[in-house]
Order: sequence, then structure tokens, then C-alpha cells
Amino acid sequence: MGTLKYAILGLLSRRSMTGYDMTREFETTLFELWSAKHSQIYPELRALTEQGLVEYKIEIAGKVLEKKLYSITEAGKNEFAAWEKSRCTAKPQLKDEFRLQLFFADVLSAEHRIELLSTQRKEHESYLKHLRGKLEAFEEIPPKGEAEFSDYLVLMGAVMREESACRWLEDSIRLCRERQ
Amino acid sequence: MGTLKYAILGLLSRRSMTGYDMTREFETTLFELWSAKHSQIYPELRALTEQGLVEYKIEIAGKVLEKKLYSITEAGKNEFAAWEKSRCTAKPQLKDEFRLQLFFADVLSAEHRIELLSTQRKEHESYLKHLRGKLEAFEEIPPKGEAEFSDYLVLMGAVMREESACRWLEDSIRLCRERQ
DNA sequence: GGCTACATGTAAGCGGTTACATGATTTA
DNA sequence: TAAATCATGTAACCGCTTACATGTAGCC
Repeated sequence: MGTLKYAILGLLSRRSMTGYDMTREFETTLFELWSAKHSQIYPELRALTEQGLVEYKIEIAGKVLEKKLYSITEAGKNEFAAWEKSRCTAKPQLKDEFRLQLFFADVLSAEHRIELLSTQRKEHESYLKHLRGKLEAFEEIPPKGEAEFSDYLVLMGAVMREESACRWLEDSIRLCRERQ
Repeated sequence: MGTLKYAILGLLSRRSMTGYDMTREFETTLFELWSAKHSQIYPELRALTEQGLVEYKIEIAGKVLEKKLYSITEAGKNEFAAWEKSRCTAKPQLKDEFRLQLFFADVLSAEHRIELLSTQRKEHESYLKHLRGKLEAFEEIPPKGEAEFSDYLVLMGAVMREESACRWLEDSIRLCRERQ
């Protein structure tokens, strides 16, 4: 795939930043979508520089500390735009440890299975709460042309996904209880 | 994580089988939940044998072909049961290339963005159709004690997840169109 | 006889995580 | 001045995929 490359180009298409800044972005704003540690980011930045897709200028912070401020090149913008236009085939989530656990849950007692489902439900519910808080921080739907509109759509999707997960877990618990 | 280990133990807790059979299981029934190629399965089976969690006896198919028919040991059953009881922390899907694409979609024109969303919607819709077909193959909800009940719950979850994805994509397309 | 499915392995490489390693700057 | 944060890198290892490699069994 090489998706990290496009995540980085995407970040740089919004603003110039250092590798350290990117690490923060992956931890905060991109957390929902993609993740990368600094140990993966720095080598990737080096490769992208060699490919001419990004460039950096060194800035001095304080007295001596050298920061590499990266920005996207024209070639980088072109490659990023090409990726944006390509439609990626949706591989609907092939790995889910909890669902695997549930799949084999016939080795568990009825109570154990319900406990498993309940714990999972609690986690999804608290995460949903957190996401809803973020969604409500938008006072209104951002204008279509701006970067924030995309952020809004993605966040909306995450909320809907979590709502669906909670509903599924509730229904499952009900089925487990109902039919003794 | 080492989840593959438990996927294999889970399969063997249902019935004895060869590495080849497992490969088929991952491709068909477990496809929704976990995947593994034979090149990963065979080394794992060797490791599990060394750990005493599984064992095999050689069967001859035809004249000379040696098959290794694996089964789970008592130690294996215990370790699998322990994993089943442990509650795994739900890491809600950290990598999604399409959502990443959408996140940075402000570089696209309005039409391009809608096209991106539409393509994705079509894919999820056809997959949903396929899943619904599988769900309807159950004539009624299987009895709680049986393995099929777990299968039913997992399938129900997959259907609900896809429904939610379709709804999200529809809403997003509507928002993109509405607000010119 | 030829094709498909059955059956078991190994090797190279990629993407990613954890840990190792170092040092400067800012803030309490 | 001590701790937290900023800042940049490398090394070892793990999980997984793709490709390499080999051979048998069953069916048409």
C-alpha cells in the first residue's frame, strides 16, 4: 500500500511541519484514521525527500537545536492529488479480536458470554461519548470548501460506527438473556 | 498480540483438522474476523506443537501422501479457555485508507468528492447484500448453547456495521450536494 | 493425460511496534 | 534545577504477504 506516504503528504498539503509535529498529528487529529510512530515517520521523510516529493529547511530553535521544517513540493502535490482521485477498494475490516472471541464463545458459560459483551459495550459507549463531544464542538456544519468539512464527515462516520457497535452489543446481550 | 494462536486453538476446539483445512476456514467462515495464509499457519502449528498446546497424528491419503491431522491438547483447551474469558480492550479500527482519503479531500473538487463517496457506497452496499443473504440463510435464531449462535451474533454485527457505513456515506453525499 | 484441488513447507521483504540512544528547550 | 516536552534518529523484532518450491490425489 504505502499509505503512510500519503498521510504525510496530506499533512504537508495543509501546512509545513517537522517530523515531531507529524507525530503529534497522528496521535491527536489522525488517530481515528491512521497511526504512525516517530520511528516510522523519520525514515519515511528521508525517503520522500530523496524522491523529491518533500523538502526541508533547517530552522534553529533556541541557540543550537536544529529543526527540519518539511514542506511539500510541486511533485509531491501532484502525487498526492493522484492518490486522492484514485478510489481504493474498501476492505471491510478483516481483523477484530473481540469478534473472534465471540465467534468461539460457545466454550463459555451463558453468564461469561454476557459479561464479555457487557464489557465491550461499556467501552464502546464511553468512546462514543467522547466522539459525540468532539462532534458537538462544531457549532454548525462547516462550509463545504474548507478542510474542516472533511474532518466533520469523518467524525460523523466514527460516531455512526460506534452507535452501530453499541446497538449490536445491546441486541446481542438481549438475545443471550431472552432465550434461556 | 499473538491472536493467530487463539484462532487456531478455536478452530481445533471445534474439530480436528489439517493446516490445509485451516487455510480454507480462514478464507471462508473466519474471513469476517481474522485471516491467515498457509505460510503463517504452518510455522504457527509447529510452534504450538512444541508448546504442547496441539498435537498431530499422521494420516495417509491415497497411497503415500502424509497429512498431519491436528487436534487440541488439554493444555491447549485450558489456554484457549483463559483467552476466551479475558476481555480484550476494543481498539476501534485505527487504519482506514478511505477515511484518510476523505479527511484530506478538500484538495478535490466537489464533484470528485461526491464520486469518491459514491464509489465507496456502492461497494459497501453490495457487500451488505451478500451479508444479508448469509444472515437470511439462518431460518431462525440458533439455540443459545450451540456454536451456530455465536456465528449468528457475529454475522448480525457485520450486517449492522455495513448498514451504518452505507447510511454514513448516503448522509455524506447528501451534505455534499445540499450545501452548494 | 491434463487440470484442479489437496497438502506442506521456506524465504524475502514490508509495515509496524518497542526499545535503544542522544541531546536541547521550556516551564514550574 | 529538575521535570516535561521538544526534537531526531537507529536497531531489533513481530506479524503478515508474496513469492518460491515441491509433490500427491482425484476427476474428467
